Amino acid sequence: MEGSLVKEKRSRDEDIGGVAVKKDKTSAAVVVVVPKVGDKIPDCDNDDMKPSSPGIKDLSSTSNKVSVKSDTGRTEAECSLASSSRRKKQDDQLESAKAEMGEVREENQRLKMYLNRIMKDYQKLQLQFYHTVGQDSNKSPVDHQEQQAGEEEIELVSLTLGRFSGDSKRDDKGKASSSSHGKEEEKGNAGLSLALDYKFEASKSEVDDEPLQNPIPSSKALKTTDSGGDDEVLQQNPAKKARVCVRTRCDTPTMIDGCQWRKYGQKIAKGNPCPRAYYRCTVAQSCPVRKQVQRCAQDMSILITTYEGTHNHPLPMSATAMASTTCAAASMLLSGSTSTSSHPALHGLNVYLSDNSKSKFYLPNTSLSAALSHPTITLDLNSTPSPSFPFNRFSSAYPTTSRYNTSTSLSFGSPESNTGLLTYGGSSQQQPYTKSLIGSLNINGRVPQPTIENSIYPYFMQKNHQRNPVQPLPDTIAAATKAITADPNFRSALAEALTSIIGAGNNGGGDLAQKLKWGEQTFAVNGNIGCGSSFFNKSPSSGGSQPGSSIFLPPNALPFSTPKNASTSPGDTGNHSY
DNA sequence: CGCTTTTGACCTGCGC
DNA sequence: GCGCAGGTCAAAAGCG
Repeated sequence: MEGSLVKEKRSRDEDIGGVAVKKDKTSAAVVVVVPKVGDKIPDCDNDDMKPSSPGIKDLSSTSNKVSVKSDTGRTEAECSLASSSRRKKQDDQLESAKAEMGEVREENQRLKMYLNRIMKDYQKLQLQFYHTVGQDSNKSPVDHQEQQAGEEEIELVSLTLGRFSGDSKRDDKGKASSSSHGKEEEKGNAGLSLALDYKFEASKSEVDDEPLQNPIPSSKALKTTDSGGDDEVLQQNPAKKARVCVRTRCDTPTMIDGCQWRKYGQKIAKGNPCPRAYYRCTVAQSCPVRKQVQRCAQDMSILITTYEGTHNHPLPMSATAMASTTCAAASMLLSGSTSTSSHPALHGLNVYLSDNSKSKFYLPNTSLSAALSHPTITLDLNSTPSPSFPFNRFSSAYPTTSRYNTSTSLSFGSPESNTGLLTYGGSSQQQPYTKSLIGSLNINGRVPQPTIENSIYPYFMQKNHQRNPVQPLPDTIAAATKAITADPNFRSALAEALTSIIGAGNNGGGDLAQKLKWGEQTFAVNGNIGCGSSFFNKSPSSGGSQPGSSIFLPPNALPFSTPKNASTSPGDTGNHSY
């Protein structure tokens, strides 16, 4: 969390010296500042009046340009007068730029203070949550153990997405019979989600924890909450209604998002020969998150995954990147914000908003338009948008009509093809994640160009779907080494991963990971709140409580692990999360 | 044996 | 009210 704001700060600092236009996208405050430059220079030429705020370096070039223009066809006296006036203008511009820098610094300070406040509040909430869960879980030794682990987490890392408080091994009968226990669990889950959502939208924490008071949102449950007005329902139940649609080019049956899913239904949707599969998150029994997976009718290589709901349990590290991004996207959608800066997990991503008609146009013949009954935000992870997806233009017109029919698109792909393409062991599965998805340094709001470093992290995140467990290729190793050495963020993630595997239940491993993380201040370059949290979402002692293998980092999430097929079996935790 | 997947049936919302 | 489509349920089958 800290990293995102710090990253924002850094990008703004760099904006001062160069691309000032980007500040308009990242900071509304800067946009307000810009007109002041013009106010201080009322006599300046039109070029000077442009609302862009030139940096100090740019002043010389600007002034030179002005000087050349003004000297043509004038007397020497006029030229001298003009030149003196130009100098004054330069001075004014210099001063205004300095003033602007000062304001940006002030804003950065404000952001820092805000961040600190959020951190304090978050820790306070977390402590309260653990306190509550600690009281509830005294009955269960397992829960008590986990609570202790949670307390250790507080001391060690101070940040977590929450803690899995439920007994995953509890069968349905036990769940049904022990309703009181289930209530307690929900209570804990509410706290969990409150903490998670708080990071994204502090002002909406009260709102976002509301849906988690309820168990799995069956259609009946949804109906009971739909009685109110649209906005009311949205505010009271955003996690249930908001949907995040992820388009990605993927050869596997489902997108790799690091979470556990169980298929509970399949349907042939109208207008699309490809069946739509319905999945439910199985990391926690009470997790309300569901997803729909369907191939695009127009391009079978495009996988359309629609997430709905909010996880009420800690996520595998490999899942938090997608989860935080989609959660932030949903949060942005529900909050009606058009600025990615308000959602650090999306900071630096190109945000494309569309009105309702476009959203319908975007999803023709995919039958996913039914999702329009929910506010839907589309994350386009494809590098090459399909012709039917005309959202690679920025539109500031956030749909202000019925939020239920809103559709927002985030394009994570760069204009170049094969962004994040990952080839490994003869498999050409395209990895849709750009590095920005996991919170890379993304200066000036630009999505970084696809590089080895950009694509190597998803490489570790993805579930291997090769049929044969192959050894890493030499160049792959070299790429991985390069990525490890070049990117402290990834280094931290790797340390975390190794810790989860090797040091399960070993505090020493956690310390190692923590040293790697905190020592390098990886948050400083991490723009993704959720992802940043994911790095700290370790619970070595509680990992064993998760169903399946190593929930916090599945062995097959690493290239040197034994791969499984691409099904959504619980053993491979490499599936969707939200 | 336990878990997941499959698949037909059922429920519900929505448009006409 | 009816039909359609989306979404979910649950029993049966499959798998390790």
